Amino acid sequence: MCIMSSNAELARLFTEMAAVMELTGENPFRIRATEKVARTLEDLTLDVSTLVDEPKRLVAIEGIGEGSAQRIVEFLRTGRIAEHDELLAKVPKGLLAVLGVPGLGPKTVKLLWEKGGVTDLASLKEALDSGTIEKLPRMGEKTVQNIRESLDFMSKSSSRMRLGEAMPLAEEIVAHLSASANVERVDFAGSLRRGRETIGDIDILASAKRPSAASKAFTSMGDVQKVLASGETKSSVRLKSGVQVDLRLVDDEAFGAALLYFTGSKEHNVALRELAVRKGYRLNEYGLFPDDDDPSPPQSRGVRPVAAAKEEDIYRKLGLPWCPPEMREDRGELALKKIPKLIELDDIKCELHAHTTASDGRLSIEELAAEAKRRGFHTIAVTDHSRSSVQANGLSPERLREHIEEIRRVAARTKGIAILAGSEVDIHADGSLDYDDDLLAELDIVVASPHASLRQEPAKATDRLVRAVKHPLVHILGHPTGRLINAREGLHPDMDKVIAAAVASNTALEINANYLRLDLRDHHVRSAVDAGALVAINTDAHSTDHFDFLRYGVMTARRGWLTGERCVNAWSSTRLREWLESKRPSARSRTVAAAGGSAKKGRSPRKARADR
DNA sequence: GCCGTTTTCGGCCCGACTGTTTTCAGTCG
Repeated sequence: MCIMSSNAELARLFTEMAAVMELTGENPFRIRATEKVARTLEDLTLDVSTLVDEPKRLVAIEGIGEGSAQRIVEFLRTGRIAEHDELLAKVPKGLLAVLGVPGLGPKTVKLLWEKGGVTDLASLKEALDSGTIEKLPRMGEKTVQNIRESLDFMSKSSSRMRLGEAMPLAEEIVAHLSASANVERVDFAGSLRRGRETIGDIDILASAKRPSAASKAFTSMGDVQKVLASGETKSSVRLKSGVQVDLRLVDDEAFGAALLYFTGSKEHNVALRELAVRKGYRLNEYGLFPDDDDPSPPQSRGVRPVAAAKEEDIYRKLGLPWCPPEMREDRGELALKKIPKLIELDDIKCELHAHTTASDGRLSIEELAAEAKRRGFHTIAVTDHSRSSVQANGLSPERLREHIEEIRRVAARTKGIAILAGSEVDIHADGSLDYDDDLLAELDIVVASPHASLRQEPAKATDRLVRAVKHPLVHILGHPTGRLINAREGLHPDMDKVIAAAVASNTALEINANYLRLDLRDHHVRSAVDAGALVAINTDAHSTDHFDFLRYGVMTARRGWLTGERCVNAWSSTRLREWLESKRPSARSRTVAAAGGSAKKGRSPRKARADR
């Protein structure tokens, strides 16, 4: 059985159909609609194969109409889509890769194919080497050279950059430009500001008294390898590391409009502009303008914008609340009358997944607690690896018992922060845990995580995770899929089933904030939030600097619309304790006795005496 | 192909930059 889910496979087929349609010159709106279906399928956490007999529910999904629903059902029943086969028969298979070369769009690829005999990347290279390409129309010296460099770049560069790699780089560039005396405002935008798990290129926005000087400061930065474009308002460079950085220079009065435009997502912007048109406006990167039926750009005719300086102003004029960047993906955010109060970095009050030198961490218990205290946390959980994680020096039951004693001793003499004795317990391939229940019951907190058998079939992975989540002594499901961004696929469970089990058993699902993981991923968080599940945001710290990863976990959480109310790390120590103890039978009976009533799972009966 | 408190038909976002052009097509975001 294939590891890939029906959703992912279908998304691939629709993406390919859209690409071929571009090459055959299909109606662009039809192409856009097909691309949207692909994107919708990618984001969907619901497994479409469960809807094979319910086409009406398919059509109810925004972006999927009658036609696509039929094709999806066709695929689910027969394993193929006839239209996909027909379309792909129209062009050489390798031509789709040529479409992926930066600078080459459908028109040029079509020309290269029909007039230049190019059918794939290899024949494109041959055409470049033999010089036949220069005989084609609109193929001047520069264009040919650019294609050559793009191919060269493609062969050397890897995939998109990870969030945690791009962020420090962007902050460095922002600092560099801020230091330039004539720059008024500068900020990063794009997918970085939206907190996507990977970043294609870094977008920087600036206003300056002398734009040309600012542009010069940008293109002459130390590690610029090639200036890709350099205009009045827009410049692009490629750094030696291979990252592309775009700078957009704008008037300070229009900074908000530009920030909105440059932050995206493209889909959010398109939806916003469509809304603007319906309300009698025109929206571009210079502002929101009254629509006067003149097709030329309003700002070039001296038309005054009704809003431009701040993003908030533009949203307000359109009748919308300001939308946090992480939500701007055209996934329903524009239909909201009120934006939920998303979790913020400052809301996080504890770390519930961290390692010490007992397993593979670099800090002692004291050092770990000191760092957590320095960060203003009320609680730190010591959760070293369990015995099966041999490569991480996982603890045998005997060593864990000693470790618990040691943690208790350190906790007793440490003031100002609660130190919990915990474990990150391996979830075996069958869903059983790496320690016996009597040992697990001695721990204050149990994080159960998959570490091995990460290529098992989706159905088995689902059963495995559901079993772990339902285990009465487990508090948190750690990095649920085990994926590593750009490196390892990880498990493909039916996440809706795992989430449903988590809700039923009051177990939290972790967003592992390490930028290599970010697991749960954003749309899984969204499904968890929609289902009412508890979510934890942990850094999985192995050293002090790992605590800095928290921001990436929070951004991922915000992309999934998580609020502080559903995030266990944002709770007061009292409420956290009650939840932890609700999964400790002996302790719970004490709690019940003390409270003189029933301590209902997951609820905080004494929310009033919150933070202390 | 999708969608609808203006519409079930007729719309569907907007501008900058490049390169090859004599006024614009193609690509990108």
